[in-house]
Amino acid sequence: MPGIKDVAARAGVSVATVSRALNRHPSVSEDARSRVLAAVEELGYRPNAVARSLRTDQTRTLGLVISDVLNPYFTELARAVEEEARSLGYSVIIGNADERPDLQDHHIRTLRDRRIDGLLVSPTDGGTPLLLDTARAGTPVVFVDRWIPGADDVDVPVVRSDGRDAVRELVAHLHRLGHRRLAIIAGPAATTTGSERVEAFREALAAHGLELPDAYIGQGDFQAESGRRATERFLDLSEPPEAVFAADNLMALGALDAVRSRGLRVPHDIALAAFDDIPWFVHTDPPVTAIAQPTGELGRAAVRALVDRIEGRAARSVTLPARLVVRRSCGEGREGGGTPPENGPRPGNGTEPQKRSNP
Amino acid sequence: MPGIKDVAARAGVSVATVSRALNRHPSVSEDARSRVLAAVEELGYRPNAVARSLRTDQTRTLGLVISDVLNPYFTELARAVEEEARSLGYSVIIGNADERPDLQDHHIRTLRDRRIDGLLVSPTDGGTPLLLDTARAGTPVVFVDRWIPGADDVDVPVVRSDGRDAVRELVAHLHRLGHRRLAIIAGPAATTTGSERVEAFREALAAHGLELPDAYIGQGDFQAESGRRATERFLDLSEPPEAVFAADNLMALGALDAVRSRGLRVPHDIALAAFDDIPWFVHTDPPVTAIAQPTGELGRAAVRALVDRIEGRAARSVTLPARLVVRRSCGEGREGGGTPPENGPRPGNGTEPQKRSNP
DNA sequence: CCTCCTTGTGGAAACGTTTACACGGTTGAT
DNA sequence: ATCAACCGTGTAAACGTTTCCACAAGGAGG
Repeated sequence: MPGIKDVAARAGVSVATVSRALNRHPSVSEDARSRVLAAVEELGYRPNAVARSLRTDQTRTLGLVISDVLNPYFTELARAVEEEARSLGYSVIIGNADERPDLQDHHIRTLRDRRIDGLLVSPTDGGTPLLLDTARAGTPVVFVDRWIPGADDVDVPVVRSDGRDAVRELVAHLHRLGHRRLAIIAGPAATTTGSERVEAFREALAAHGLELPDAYIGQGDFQAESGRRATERFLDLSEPPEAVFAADNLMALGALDAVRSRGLRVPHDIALAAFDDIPWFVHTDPPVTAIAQPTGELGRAAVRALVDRIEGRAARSVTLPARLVVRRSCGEGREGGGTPPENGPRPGNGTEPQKRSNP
Repeated sequence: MPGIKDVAARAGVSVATVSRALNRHPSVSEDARSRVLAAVEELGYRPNAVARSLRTDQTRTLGLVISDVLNPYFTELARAVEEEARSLGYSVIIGNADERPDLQDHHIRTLRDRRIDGLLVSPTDGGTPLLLDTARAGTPVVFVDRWIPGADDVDVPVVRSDGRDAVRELVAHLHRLGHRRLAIIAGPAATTTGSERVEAFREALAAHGLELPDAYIGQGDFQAESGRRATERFLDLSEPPEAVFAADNLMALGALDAVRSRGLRVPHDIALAAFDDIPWFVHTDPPVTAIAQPTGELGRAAVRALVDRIEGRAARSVTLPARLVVRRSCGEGREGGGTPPENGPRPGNGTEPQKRSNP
C-alpha cells in the first residue's frame, strides 16, 4: 500500500507539500496541487488514518455503547447515529453491552484505547465508575436514552425522550376502556428508564385514583424472558391485573408469550401495552398499543450534541416528547373521542402501513 | 493521558522494558516487571492503540459490512460476529450499507483507511470493483450470507447457509396443503441470495410438476416496501397466487401489510412464507412459517475463517443447512405426516417459546 | 539598492509505540 | 583463567502522517 512518500516521489515534491495539497492548505501552488492529485490517482493512494490519528490526536470516530443490539429500538437508534455521524464526517464504532455492566466496561475501555473522539452511551444497570471517570478525564460523553444520576460533577448532556405525557395518555386510555387493575413490568431499577417509567405510571394512576400495589410491579431486565416471568407471576395472582404495561418492547414480547401459553388472549383476557414502538407491533396478534419515541431524532440530536462538545462548542441536554400509538392490544371498546388524533379516522385501525425510514 | 514514557519514568526503567513487561516478553526480570505493573496501576496507564497499530501494522480490528442493520437477521449476525471476535481478541467495526452500493463502498474505503486486519462482507447488489480490489490487494476478506460471483481469481471464503433442502420442504408443505399457484418475491438479482432462492424455489416446484411463471416472480430489494408492492401486483393478477414466498423477512412483512390492507387474511385468502426466521414471526398474526438459518453459527464461522486468514492459516468456505419452521401462515389443514419433525407434537403450534440467545 | 513582506516549498521534529541491536554482567564449560 | 552463551536492559530507529520553522525567490515600497 503506497504511502505519502511514494506520492511525493511521483509528483516530484516533498511529503510536506503532498500533505498540504491533500488537506487543502491554502499555500500550495496550482501546479504542485495538480501534480500531487495526479500522483494520488495513479497510485490509488489513501492516507493512513492510523498515522494521521497518531499525529493529530483525533480519530474522527465516535463510540456508541448500547445496551442491546437485538432490541429493535437500539438498532434504529444506532442507525440514526451512524447516519448523522457520517454526514458530519465521523465514523461510529458500536459496542453492544447486552445489559451487562462488565461488557459495557469492556467496550468503554476498548474505545478509549482506540482514542475515539467522543462517546455516546446508553448506560446499563450497574454502578461502574469507569464511565464517569472517562467523562471526568476529559473525553466528551453524551448519554442517550438512559443516563446515570451521579453525573453532577461533570457535565454530560442527556438526550432522551420524556414519556410522562404519553404514559398519562395510555393510562387514560386504559381507564376509559374499563381497566382498573393495572400492572407494570419495570426495567432494572438502576437504569433511569427503568425507574422513571414506573414513576410516571404510578403518577398517572394516582390521577385516576388508582394505586400501584407492589404485586403489580414486575421486575424485568429489558429482555423478553424477564417479561415472560413477570407476566406469569401476575397471572398467578389471586387477583391478576386487567392490563399490563411493559417498559420495553422485548419484555412486551415475553408477556405476549406468557399470556398465550396459558391459552389466554390479548386483549380479551388481559390488555397489553408497551414502551417503545417498533415496526413489528403492527403485525403482532393483536397489534400492540405502544408509546413511540422519536428514536431517529434522538440519535441525531445525540450525535449533534456530542460533536458540538468535541469541536469545542457548548452542548445542551435535549428532551423530546414520546407519543401514544393506540392499536388493539388494550381492547377496542367504545373508544369514543379522538384521544389519539393520529389514528382515529382510519377504519382498519392498527394496520396502517408502517413507515420505515428506508423506502 | 499518561504515555509509556511516564510509566517508564515512574518505574525507573526504560520504555523498552515497559513495553516488554506489558507484552509478556520473556526476558524481563521479575523485579522490573512488578515495578512496571505497579506504575501502570498507579497512573492508570493504557497503551495507545493508535500508536501501537502504526508500529505493528495491525489493528486487531475486523470490519463488518452488512446490507441492512434494521433487518433482524443481520443484527443477529452482527451480534454473533462481535461475540466471536471479542473472544478471539478482536474488535469489530460495523458498516451499514443499507442495500446501497455507494454506501457499501464508502464503508469499505473507510475501513481500509483505518487499516482493519480483515473484512467480513455480505455484499449488496451492484458491481463495485472496490470490494474485489480490496481482496486482491491482500486484505483478508470473507463473504458471509451472500457473495460475489466474480471472485474466482482471488480466494475469498464464503460462509453461508444452503436453503435448497428447506425450500424443497417448504414447497412440499405448501403442495400438501393444496396450494398449486406459488409465487416468490425475490431479492435483487445481483445478490446471490436473491437469485439462488428463486432457483431453489423453481427447482422445488418442478419436482411437483409445477411451473414458476414470470408473473409469479416479484422483484424486491429485501426491503419491506418492495414486498408490499410485489404482493399488490400479485393480487392484481387475474389469477393471483395461492401462496407467496418472500425471500427475506422484511419483504414478508411488507407482504403481510399488503394482504391486510386489501382486507384479505393470511392464510385463509393467501398463504405466506418467508426466508429467514426471526423471533417476531412467532407473534405475528398469523405466526409465519419460515426458513431458519443458523445465523449465530454463521457469524461465528465467518469470524473464525477470517481470523484464520489474518493469522496466516488456511481458511475454507463453510455451508450450513437451513431448516423449515412450520407455523400457521400457510394454512393448518390436514398436515398429516411429521414432515417437519421439530414441531409436530405440540398442539399450541406456532407459539413455542422463542429461544433468545440472551437469557 | 536595500528592506520587508508574501508565497511556495522542503527539512525535520513529533505523535506513542515496538523491536533490532548493542552492551555489560553473570554463569558454565573448558 | 578464558571464552561462549545467556540474560536483562537501554538506545535508537521505525511506522506514516502533520506541522513548525527556515529559506529562496520575487515583488512592492522606500
